[in-house]
Amino acid sequence: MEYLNEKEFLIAFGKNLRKARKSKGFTQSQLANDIGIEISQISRIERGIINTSVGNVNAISRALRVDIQELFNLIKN
Amino acid sequence: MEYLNEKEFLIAFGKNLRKARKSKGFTQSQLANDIGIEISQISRIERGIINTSVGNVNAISRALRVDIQELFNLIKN
DNA sequence: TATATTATAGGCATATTTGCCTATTTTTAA
DNA sequence: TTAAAAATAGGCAAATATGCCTATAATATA
Repeated sequence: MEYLNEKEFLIAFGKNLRKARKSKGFTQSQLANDIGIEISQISRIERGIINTSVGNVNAISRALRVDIQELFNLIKN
Repeated sequence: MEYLNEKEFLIAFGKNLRKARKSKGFTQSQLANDIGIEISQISRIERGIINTSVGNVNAISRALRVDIQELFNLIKN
């Protein structure tokens, strides 16, 4: 499998996040509140619109209690 | 162990990156060239000055061939 | 269906990152 | 110890992310 370009990566990352968030029973709003960022940002991250910070990713993985690796897994869905 | 605040996290992340980069025999310049960003940014990331993007982190882990998890490992050194 | 909840869309001002640059300091190797 | 290589420091403009906001669309539930 070819490497993904940055845009493709961000979309894959967003899909992984959405899947993880739902599997943990969080709404975007709950996740945003837990880590202290805007709900609109969660929406944009999940849709691959923005390239968020490593700090936010760390906070997200802690809040959801998912492995970082799971969010970076570049599996085609 | 307590959770790290964002500043502490960025410093730990930077240390992990530096360790990984050196263990793979890369200079900051080589790494920067490989992923297409500025060497000054690598320096700032390693020193915990900036909160770089998830896209850059992905590119770094690919260039160095290290697991994402390794960069996020919050071990005290 | 209709009502509430959840998610998307986008504008705008502010904050932060990034690239480009020069200079200086630190580390490595001869 | 000296020279070369590597890393740090910081200024500045441009690009991008973020917070705050309102409105709309989509989804779930009564």
